[in-house]
Parts: sequence; C-alpha cells; structure tokens
Amino acid sequence: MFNVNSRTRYGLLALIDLAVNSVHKFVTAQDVAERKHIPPKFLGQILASLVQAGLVEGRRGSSGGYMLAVSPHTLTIDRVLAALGAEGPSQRCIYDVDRATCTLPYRQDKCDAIGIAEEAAMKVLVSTTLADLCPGPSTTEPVYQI
Amino acid sequence: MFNVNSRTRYGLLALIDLAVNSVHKFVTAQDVAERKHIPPKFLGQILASLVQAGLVEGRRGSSGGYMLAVSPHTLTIDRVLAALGAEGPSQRCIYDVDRATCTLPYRQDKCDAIGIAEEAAMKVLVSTTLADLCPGPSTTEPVYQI
DNA sequence: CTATTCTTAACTGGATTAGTAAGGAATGGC
DNA sequence: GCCATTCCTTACTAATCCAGTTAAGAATAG
Repeated sequence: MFNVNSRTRYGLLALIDLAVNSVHKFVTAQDVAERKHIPPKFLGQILASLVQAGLVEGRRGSSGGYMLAVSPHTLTIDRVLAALGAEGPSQRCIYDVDRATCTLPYRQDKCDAIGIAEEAAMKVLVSTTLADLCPGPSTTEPVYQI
Repeated sequence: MFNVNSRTRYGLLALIDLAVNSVHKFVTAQDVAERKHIPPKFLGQILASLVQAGLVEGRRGSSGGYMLAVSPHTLTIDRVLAALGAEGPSQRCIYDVDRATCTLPYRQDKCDAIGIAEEAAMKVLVSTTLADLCPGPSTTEPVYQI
C-alpha cells in the first residue's frame, strides 16, 4: 500500500540500530550495515540524507561515525519517512483539485476517500516514535522507579 | 503516500463516470475517455482489468460498451484499488517477518507502525463506496419518499 | 457482410530504483 | 605535519516499472 522501498526500509533499520547502539557514542556505517545486512555504500548514502534532515549527527575521521541527533522517544515515524524522501498525504484529489481549497459544488465529505485514508495512516505515524520500533524496553528511556 | 498512479486515478474516474452515466445501459470507452480526459486506448486496458475483476461488464459490437456490474453503493474503494492492481497492506514488517505469524521476542505492539498505519487507511477505504465519490446525491440511490 | 466495439498481447521511450564507484574533506592518533 | 579512517558528495549503471501506443483478433448489431 505505502511505497516502502529499500531506501525507506534500510533507513528505518539504521535508525533503530542507532537508537540501540549509538547511545552517546558514534557508530560506523560499516557496523550498522553488517548488523542489519545493508549494502554499506548504499547505507552511507541513506545516512547522509538523515544527517541533512537533522535526525542524525555524523562525524568523520577515526572514531567517527553516526549518532542519533534526537531522542528516539521524540522522533516520530512521519518525520523519519519525510527525511527519507517518502511523500506525505497527497494534496490533490483524483479530480486533480487541491484538497484544501476545493470548492467543487458536488463535493461531498467522502469524495476524497484516498486523501482521508492517507490522513488516517498519517495519524498513526505521528503517534509512533522510533523508540516504539526498538526491541525491548528502550535503553534510553528514562525509567522512574521507587 | 499511497502510490496513486495514473492507472488507479483513471480507473476511479472511469468507475465514477459509469456510476453516473451507465445506469442500465452500455457506455463506450470513447465517451468515458472524452468526458474524463483519459487517453482512450489506455482506458480500454484499464477497463479490461475492471471487467476481469467482475466490477464492470463489457459488451462488444455496435451499441456495446461498459456498464457497472455491481451497485455503486456496495462497491467499496478497497475492492476498486485491488482490481486496479494496487497492493493492500504489506504482509511483512521492516524486519521482513510475516506480520500475522511474527513471534519475535522483542516485538511490541507498535513495532510494525507502518503496517498499522496501512490498516488504518484500509479501514477508511472499506467504509467508503463508489457512490460516495460520485457528484451529488447518486442517481442510482434508492430514494424513499412519502 | 460490415462497421463497431471490446479483448488481448506485444512493444517503446522515459522515469525510477537499487545500488556501485570514485574523489574529496574532516578528524584523531602518532 | 603525516596518515589512516570515516564521512560526504557526485556521477554512473543495470534492471525494473510506468504510461501509454500499436496491432491483431473476436463478438455483436444491423
């Protein structure tokens, strides 16, 4: 249904890996690639765009690598997908009219079913964080305990 | 977000056209193409797959054409998209594990956010009919009046 | 018999996808 | 300062998908 291409899939896997393994330290693309079975050079490309989007910090040189730039608990999946180049809900209905400003006389509530469906999906993505996708109780999660 | 290609878009427009214009009569692909500004030969291809899916009836010869094979009020949009070759919610999560049978120990409720999002979208599509997409109160809608 | 219309399959140019390859720039260790 | 390491950026490529076009064939009505 969604167009989850390998770029998107690898990007998500890499972020999950960083959330688990790069807690306050830099992890190389090579390491991530091996753990998640991703072609290393391709992963470099994908991580670069995550850096440009501000989700990840990259540092060069020996002891360089990548680290999450934001907390996995505040990073919502819609932001991740946007950073990976996936497109959000379409702005135009099947009549090619801008959904926001549409004033077609015959327009009904449900006329733009696909757009509404996309928004329903978006709602889920906005309310899910990277931490939700990580194995077990996240190690970066603040735990309040007596 | 969804991959709404021209095949999908044209298919939906054609079905809307049939719902409005082919009430108990056959309408040629040519007519539909002109009204909806669709390349006629391409539309033929698309209508053929709607026929194979059983949503539309086609008849050849002069006075032939296409006609809806089901009521627009019972034809849900998910069926339409399926008939047009769009893929439904993906069966595999980003770990490439079948969602239905996944027993990964670390799996959490939200682990498969994209699948859940797709299902939320699906819910909307299942509860919307072709009639909902048609202009005005549908002419095929049974009206009970005193 | 013939014009019309659907039906089916093969084909094509362009765009996208999934990577690969290579050169350059920053960083840390010596 | 030098060098190995690692990220960063751009260019390239083979394969696939998309948006149609073309053409031959089959059914139908008159």
